[in-house]
Amino acid sequence: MGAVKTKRMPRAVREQQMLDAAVRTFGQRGYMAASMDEIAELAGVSKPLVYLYLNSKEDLFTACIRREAKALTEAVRAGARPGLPADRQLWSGLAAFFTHTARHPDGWAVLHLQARTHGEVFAAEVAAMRTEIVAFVTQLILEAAREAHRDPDLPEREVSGLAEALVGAAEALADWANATPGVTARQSAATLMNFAWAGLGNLMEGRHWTPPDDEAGVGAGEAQTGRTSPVR
Amino acid sequence: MGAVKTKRMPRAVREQQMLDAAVRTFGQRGYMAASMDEIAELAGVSKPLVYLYLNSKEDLFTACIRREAKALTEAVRAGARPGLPADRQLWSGLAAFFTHTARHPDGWAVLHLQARTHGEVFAAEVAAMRTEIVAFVTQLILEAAREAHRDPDLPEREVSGLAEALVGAAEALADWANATPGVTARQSAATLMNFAWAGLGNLMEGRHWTPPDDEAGVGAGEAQTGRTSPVR
Amino acid sequence: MGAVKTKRMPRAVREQQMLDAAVRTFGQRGYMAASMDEIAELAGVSKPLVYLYLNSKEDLFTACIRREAKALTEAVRAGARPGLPADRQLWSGLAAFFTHTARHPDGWAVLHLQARTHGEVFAAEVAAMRTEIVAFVTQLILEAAREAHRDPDLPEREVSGLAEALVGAAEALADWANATPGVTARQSAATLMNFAWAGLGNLMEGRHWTPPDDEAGVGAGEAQTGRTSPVR
Amino acid sequence: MGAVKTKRMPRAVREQQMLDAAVRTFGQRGYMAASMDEIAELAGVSKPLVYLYLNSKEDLFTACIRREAKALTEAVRAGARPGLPADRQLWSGLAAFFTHTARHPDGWAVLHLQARTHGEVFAAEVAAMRTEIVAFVTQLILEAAREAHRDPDLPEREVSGLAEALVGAAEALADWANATPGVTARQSAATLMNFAWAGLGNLMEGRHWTPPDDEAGVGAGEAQTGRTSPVR
DNA sequence: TATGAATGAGTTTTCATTCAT
DNA sequence: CATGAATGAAAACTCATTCAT
Repeated sequence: MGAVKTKRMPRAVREQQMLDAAVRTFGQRGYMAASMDEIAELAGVSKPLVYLYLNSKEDLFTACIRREAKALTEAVRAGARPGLPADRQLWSGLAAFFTHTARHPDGWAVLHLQARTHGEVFAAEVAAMRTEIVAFVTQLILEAAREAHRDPDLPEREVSGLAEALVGAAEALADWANATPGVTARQSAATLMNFAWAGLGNLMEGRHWTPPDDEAGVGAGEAQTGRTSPVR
Repeated sequence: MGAVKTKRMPRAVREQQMLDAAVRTFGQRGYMAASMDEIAELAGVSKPLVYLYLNSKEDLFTACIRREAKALTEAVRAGARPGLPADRQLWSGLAAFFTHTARHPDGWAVLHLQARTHGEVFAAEVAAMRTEIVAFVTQLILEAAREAHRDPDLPEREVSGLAEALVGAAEALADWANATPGVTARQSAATLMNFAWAGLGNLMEGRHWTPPDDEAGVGAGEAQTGRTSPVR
Repeated sequence: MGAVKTKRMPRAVREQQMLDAAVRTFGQRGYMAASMDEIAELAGVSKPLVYLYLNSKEDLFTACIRREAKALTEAVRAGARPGLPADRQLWSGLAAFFTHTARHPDGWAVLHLQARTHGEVFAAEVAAMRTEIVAFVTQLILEAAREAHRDPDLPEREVSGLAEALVGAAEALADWANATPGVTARQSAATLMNFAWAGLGNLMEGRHWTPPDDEAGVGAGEAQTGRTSPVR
Repeated sequence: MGAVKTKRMPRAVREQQMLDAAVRTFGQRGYMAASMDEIAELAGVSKPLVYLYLNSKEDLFTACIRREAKALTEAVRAGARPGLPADRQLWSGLAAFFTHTARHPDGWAVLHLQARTHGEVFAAEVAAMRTEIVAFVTQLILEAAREAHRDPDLPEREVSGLAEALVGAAEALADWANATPGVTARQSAATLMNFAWAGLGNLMEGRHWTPPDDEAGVGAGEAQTGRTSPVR
């Protein structure tokens, strides 16, 4: 099943077939539940060949993560054409992001769900990609501020937090959209722009939402639902 | 190792110790990589006892999810005291959320990372909790609109999307805060309020961000980074 | 479940309850599949008490075998009243046998199925009972020959073989009757008498069925259905 | 231990070796007491290979039953050449049966002892074989009646009972012969023919052994050896 | 290049059995 | 007399990984 069993293909092609099979299997079954047997069969190859080309399950998974991460970042970068005003860039970058995650659900699952849940090594791999995207978005925010002729006296960390939140919201929306039939990429992008843009605008103009000083007991009072040991 | 090896405790106590050990192990190693052996040892008990009380790895995991989900929702609800204006409720709910996730990183990992990646059954369990929280936030948004004497003609789905995005952003920020030393719960909450509140305000007043009509090629152009099979 | 949970019974009674539960469980589940937990619960006692009274699973099983074997032999002996002519004794002994096995299917299963399949020790225990019954039947055959004023020049071993065959047939019929609704003990007994009596009569009168001398290849030619090693 | 450890054999061969080891182990230890570890070691293979080829303990056991059942039926059918008069057929079939069970004691134990005591599924498997053999014997009985020009007005169920008894006797004799050194297959066969043939002859001629009408108390009087609960 | 044959090491799970009260 | 609490030991099964061809 899967790819038609043709003999003697060039290595590069075979490798892609294996990665296809692996992404699909990892995405659907999860990293640990996916067996090399299943992947090999889906790729239409024998198991030793998989090992010959990809070395080990870990390496195979890493290869999947890298390929999918690259595809996703490239899709986003390709979407957000420089030259446009910052808000337009953000919009089209988001649209490209949602389009891509919708078209490659298994790849998205690998990146967003699997890679982050199975060991530091893999998590670091996606973290790199995420960092890149967050940086990109941060860039856009600052650029937008510049375009609006506002001196961005937003503190460094705050801007990072904002970008982080924006990206996090995008990720959540991507999951939500993938699980909710009938939601288009454009709708998701619009929702997010609506949600975020005005807030950003306000911030750039120095209008912050101010937390009340006195928050007697915020975070205190912990409803102790039976936990025994202190916390960790 | 782990809990001090005290003999002959009443069942209820032992069960909590086991859950503590399990949450910690599942949170750190992941569901599949966590072995019952390790959990038992960390709990200071023999494996058969774990099975006697918690039945199976699946049941144990479910029990963890339930306990942590309950603790988290209760923390949030306890934080967001009704009676306050909606924005204050949102703020304090968020603060409680970030406080809780920071204090219980393993519990948070179980809920946010592990439960969602290891089978529909577990995913459903957290989905329920998430739905509850999203509903709560949706409530708050509508209430805020009412308080602002704005006719909330926001379409149903849009509000859902907003709440979804807000919660998603909160989740991402929680991860980020846990990974970035020195970020306090209040800071995270403030960032998110800043990010979201003005946007929400605009929306409530009917000022939408309008996507450009013509987006020739949005989502097209897929950077083909070597994928072989069509897409799936 | 099972016996009503009454406290503080004399030891003898409790022991019988345990044996009842054990026979039932062993008979239905099989020796190995029966768990001490299940037996204890069915007996309405705690597991340690079972161990206190019966020592171990092996001892418990042995106790079951002994009790059931005793009950069966006594039933048969009680059925075959001495004083009657030999054929009538055989008949009524058989009837008693079929009646008992029909009334105590679990006990019969313990003796005939379980005890013989789970280790030499248990097998020896039933073998003793079986030997006793076979001896009894042998007795009856010889007596019958005497009654018929036939000099029993039947060779020792042949008589043993006959008794063995008769008992074996009875056992098979007991199983068959237990599995076939509507077959009464008297029917089974009659079938067996019909089957055996005339043959015995012939033998006693010296009329043997003579095997053909030349049996070229009897038992040879073994259809070799794939067996690898010689035979054992 | 066991088969010589030769590496890299074709699958079919290894499978037979495994079945050999399994039959031996199951026959001697019993189904439940036999461990896959022991079987694998005896077969000179690692456990995973056993699972790879035979799937599970249940499947392995079923495969054993099937192989041994096939071998036994084929041996019997090959022994009882059609064309001979019915008594000769019966004789040579029996001889073949006793020869086979004597040569393959473990196979016989698997079929006669183990398969019938460890779950309906396995029992059904041998039941099928037994049914086949009983039918074969029934055939022979009717044929014999025809040959003797006797109108076989033997009632259906009675003939079944007879065949059942005959087969049961044969089974018991096989066990007995296996346990008693020095008993040959021909002796067993002769014993059984002597036991049965004249009786069958009588029956076919309508001479039944008639049970006494009045059997006051047959089956009653149950020697109550301590049973507590009613009976079941 | 490609694979059928094979395994070491580990997993979850179960059970007879025993303390301490 | 009776039991809730606890475990050592082993069983079935799986999987990533590697030879030998």
